[in-house]
Amino acid sequence: MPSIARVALDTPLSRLFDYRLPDSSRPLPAGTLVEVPFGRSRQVGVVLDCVDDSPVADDKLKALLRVLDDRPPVAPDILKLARFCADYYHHPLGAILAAALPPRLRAATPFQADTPWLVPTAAGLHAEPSPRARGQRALLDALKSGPLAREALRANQQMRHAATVVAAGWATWTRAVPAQDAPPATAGPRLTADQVVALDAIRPAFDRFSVHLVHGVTGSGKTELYLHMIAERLLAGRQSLVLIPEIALTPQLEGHFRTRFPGRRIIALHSGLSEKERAENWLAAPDCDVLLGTRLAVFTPLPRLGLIVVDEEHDGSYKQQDGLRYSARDVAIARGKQAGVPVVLGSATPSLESYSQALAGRYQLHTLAARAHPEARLPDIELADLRHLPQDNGLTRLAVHALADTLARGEQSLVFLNRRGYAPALYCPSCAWVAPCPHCSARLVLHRRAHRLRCHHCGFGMPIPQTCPSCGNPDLKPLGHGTQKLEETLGALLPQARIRRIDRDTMLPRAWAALGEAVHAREVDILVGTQMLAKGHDFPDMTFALILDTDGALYSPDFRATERLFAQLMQVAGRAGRADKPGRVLIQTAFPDHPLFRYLQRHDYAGYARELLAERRRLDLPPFTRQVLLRAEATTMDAALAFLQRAAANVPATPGVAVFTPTPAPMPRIANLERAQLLVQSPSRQALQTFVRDWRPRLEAHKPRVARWSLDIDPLVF
DNA sequence: AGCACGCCGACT
DNA sequence: GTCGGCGTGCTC
Repeated sequence: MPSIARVALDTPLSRLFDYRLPDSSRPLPAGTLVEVPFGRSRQVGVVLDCVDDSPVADDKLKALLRVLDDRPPVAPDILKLARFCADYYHHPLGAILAAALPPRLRAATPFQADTPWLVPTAAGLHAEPSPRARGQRALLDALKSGPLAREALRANQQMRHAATVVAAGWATWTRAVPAQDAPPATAGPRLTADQVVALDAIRPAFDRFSVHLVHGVTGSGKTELYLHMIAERLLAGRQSLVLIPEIALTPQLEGHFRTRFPGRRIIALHSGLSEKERAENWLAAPDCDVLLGTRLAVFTPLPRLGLIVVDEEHDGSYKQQDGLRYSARDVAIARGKQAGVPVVLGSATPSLESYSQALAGRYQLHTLAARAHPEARLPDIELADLRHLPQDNGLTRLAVHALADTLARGEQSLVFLNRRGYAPALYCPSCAWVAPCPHCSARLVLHRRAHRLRCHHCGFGMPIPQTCPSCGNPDLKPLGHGTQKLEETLGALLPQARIRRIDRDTMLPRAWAALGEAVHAREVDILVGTQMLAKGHDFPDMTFALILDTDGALYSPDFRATERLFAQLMQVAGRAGRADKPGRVLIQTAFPDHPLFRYLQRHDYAGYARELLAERRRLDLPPFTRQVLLRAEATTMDAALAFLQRAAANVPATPGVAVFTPTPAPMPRIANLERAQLLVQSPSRQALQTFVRDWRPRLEAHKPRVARWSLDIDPLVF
């Protein structure tokens, strides 16, 4: 009889810990949550296995404290997915499970889910309780015609019978009433020809793994296509997992799903929920019909999973940037493979990595070219040549006139400027000093309302200096334009306009809904903002979009910056215009001849994506680069760099893998540590995988004289 | 990652 | 004499 449990714990150590089972205990099924002593504290961990003996010395073994049987074991599909992630991202399994589980379920305190409904189990429908147990019989008969509410049972004094029936396995308490013969999905609009073609192409793949990239221009009805697929999967009794980038988009989409699938169980999961709601929704997920959520929802147990949709697949929010660095889009694909179900990626501006996979034939490409409302024409895109037009505070007269015209017509405008703050720099006209960030190479950004200088790179902040620290000049000037200053300028030029600014400084996560309502209620004339404007919100009366200051990204050495800019411009342009009236887009640029604009004016995202990929091929570069970043922190920069140099020297020569020179890395000055980093790149997933596998144990054996070191594996990598 | 143990500088 | 800085090592 196995007496040892192997437990995954949330530590940075990539190994399991063994604990003695209580003498009376039977082996615990994999996935069971247990509380164990760890060091001098306690932790909740996940049992992966029960074995007869342990390599750990007997006197070091501790006994596990408690089996948390108030919550179900982690489901096999999630354990399997977590194992994949541990391997793929080179991250400890325990840490992944910790990230995957709702925090409330990892707390040792007893968890009581709200389970107001009693429903019969399959066994309960045919159960024959003893004829003398009249109360139980009556209860079971009642259950056969529908679920019963806890409140009603309590009022009828049937709780005792309920407990007996549950103990016998004939009924269970649940959070949501299961749909009993849910009515069919309500009819949506007629599918367009493109949608029918895509649906017919994806349908034959419903019962096996495949990846589909749906490239559909804004308004082409990607959501409608998802809804049809989900409806078909529902008829086959299968669940759908729908991932979206942002919490702000959940409520509106959830409402959409509920009206479309009346009586079906639709569950939302995102970090905006309370801990209790998150835990309850996670526990209820195995019985749901559709799970709708942000990136963390990719780890929800769904035993009847039949379809995965990743909407706006290009969106950066799918990547977790700290701790376990994963891309929910990539994990979703892995999950689809494990479950043997199709994964549908949708976007008006697919990421280059997905697009190149589609061109290579690994993903199936489906294009929705026509808008669902054919009368909704795509907007005209004009360029304002900054080389020949005078400007006032960064605005050409063309731009100001267009804004004024739109305002006079009572329509709304959108102004896109990808720079937060008041001005991107503070400078001294007499000695040319520019406020630098003391901790990294970036410049400090002037935030006038907060009366501070801030580093957008590392988060450093300081009060605005009164005089130039270099020459004492009291007349420091803002340099360039940020969204704050733009808001001020527009306010002065168009005093009657109601202007709202949205960027990371003004938008708390919950403010989105209110803003959407204000825009819909026409309480806003001009919306000024950063790339947040490029995310999937509908602004139905927005007929003019002004785009400022794109030039930094046009010739950026980072080709991904250009790619991102193009996607943002497409997204912004796609939002301009009404069903009855084409929109207008004006872009101010000093480089009107840049090829990006030709493709943009033709609304040809695919053409530009092909062009970028072809350019990479010409330069003998892979379509995208995978990378591993090794970071080391030490009290002196020399120590951190020395560690990385040793690491680089220890690297086994792997063909196709480039190891760069270690460089100092910016970081906020916490705990008096300096950080250095080493970049390792390769186009080949296989090569990097092998490389990290060989490399890691060598680093671990190294006993480095650094405070911390970590491997950051870009989610693109594996 | 936490958290303790342990060894050298400025303090009631 | 000790309080406390962070270097080192450990967690079944």
